[in-house]
Amino acid sequence: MNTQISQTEENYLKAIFSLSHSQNKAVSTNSIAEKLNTKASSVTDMIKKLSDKKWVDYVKYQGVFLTLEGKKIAVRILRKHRLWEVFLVKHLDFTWDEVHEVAEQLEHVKSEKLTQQLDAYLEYPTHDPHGDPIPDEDGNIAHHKEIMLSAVSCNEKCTIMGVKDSSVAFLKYLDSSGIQLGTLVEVVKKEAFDQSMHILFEGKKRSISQQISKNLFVKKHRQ
Amino acid sequence: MNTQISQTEENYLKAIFSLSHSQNKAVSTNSIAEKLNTKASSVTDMIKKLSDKKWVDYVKYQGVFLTLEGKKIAVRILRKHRLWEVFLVKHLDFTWDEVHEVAEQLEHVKSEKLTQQLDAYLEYPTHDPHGDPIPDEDGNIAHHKEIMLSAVSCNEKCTIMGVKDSSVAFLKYLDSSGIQLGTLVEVVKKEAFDQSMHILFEGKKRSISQQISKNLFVKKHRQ
DNA sequence: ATTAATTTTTAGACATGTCTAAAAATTAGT
DNA sequence: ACTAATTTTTAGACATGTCTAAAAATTAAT
Repeated sequence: MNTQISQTEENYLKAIFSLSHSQNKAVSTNSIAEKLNTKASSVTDMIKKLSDKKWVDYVKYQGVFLTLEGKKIAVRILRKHRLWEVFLVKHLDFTWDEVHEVAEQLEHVKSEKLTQQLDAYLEYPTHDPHGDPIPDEDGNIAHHKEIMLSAVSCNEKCTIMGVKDSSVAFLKYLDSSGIQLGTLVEVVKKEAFDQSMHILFEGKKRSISQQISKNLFVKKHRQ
Repeated sequence: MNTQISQTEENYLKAIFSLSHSQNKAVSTNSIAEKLNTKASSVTDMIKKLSDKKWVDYVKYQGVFLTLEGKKIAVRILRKHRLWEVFLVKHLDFTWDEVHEVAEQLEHVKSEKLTQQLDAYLEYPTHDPHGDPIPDEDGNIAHHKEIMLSAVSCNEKCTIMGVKDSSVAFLKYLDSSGIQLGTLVEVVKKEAFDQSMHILFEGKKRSISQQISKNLFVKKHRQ
């Protein structure tokens, strides 16, 4: 058996991690297929390989769980991905909607020293450009303590801490609206009809749909 | 036909480029196989694919030449490789014998913007940590005008400009000897018997074998 | 100019990762 | 509890890149 992990295997572990991270249920074949833009049959094949390598626990028709070792690998990749994103924005003038695609490639570069030195060079950042936490060297992840903007009540103030949806489209929308991480937002009014929200930030007033407010992590200010 | 170039294809083009760059003859199947640590039969197979894609001119039993397009691709990879090497040494504290392996991976990351921004970030370096020239954006390469240390006469002075052999072993030998790029060297004596050389640098005297002197590019000082 | 040695190619196989189509198992609906 | 719908797996195929062993072509040697 080949002892070296392939990029494909890494991508599967990463996908399974991200799908299992939210809930604590077995990850379904179909959901992995959807995430990776592939077919369920391909996923079944790969899952068997990952299971042979002891990176996932697999019961036919029941889906998979990552093993401890599998989780370790996934987190290591996530760490690299997010560190590279920071590098691209901080030093190479990339915008937050451009970094993902390139980081998807850089995350597969194998070198312990590279990751460590990059981390040090960036001065041990804790969050990537989208506000997502960067796992530390031991794989610990600070989990989002933030809530969604949609859950903030009228007249409350909060700070934008991250995005849940980090698609290019959403990020560009935010750019065009002038909303970034760290922006201080006050909720002025909520429409009962469609849950849209009137907010105030940097002196500007704006109405945002629920689709927007449900995808923004915020930290409420104590009153 | 798949339009995207694979890492393997890139490695073949790079190998052919490096083998053809010195002389202007067709590159043999065997030499490519040796360079890439693979078998001649595999090379034949791949050459056919590269030929279909118009990246090499191939005549059975006669070896290959890169086409203009093939050369362009090879030089682009070389450029990325050397830029990453500079980055690793300059910012991530890598030594010149550590960079190659990691750069071999980084060179395959596809992003025009990444390369351009990296180049700018490094302030448009002209040479990598081994003294090899970095192709510019249009693929122009400043070719070595330097000669080998072995060709320097007695009592002449010169400056170390690059290494021909950039194996880890050789680079570590140089480190332990205190020889680096930019080191000023005076040839004190040459042994007719084995072509070994007594040199003087930084006040120290040292004897080096022809295997060493033949692998060091130098620039002679005008007398 | 033949034979011998070397190089290169072909043929057939295999490993990885993917797919489609069909079968099997699970889940949902009444 | 039994269909029906959905999900998952299997079977067989294909593309990429590799290999070994044998055949074909080239080069070297006398």
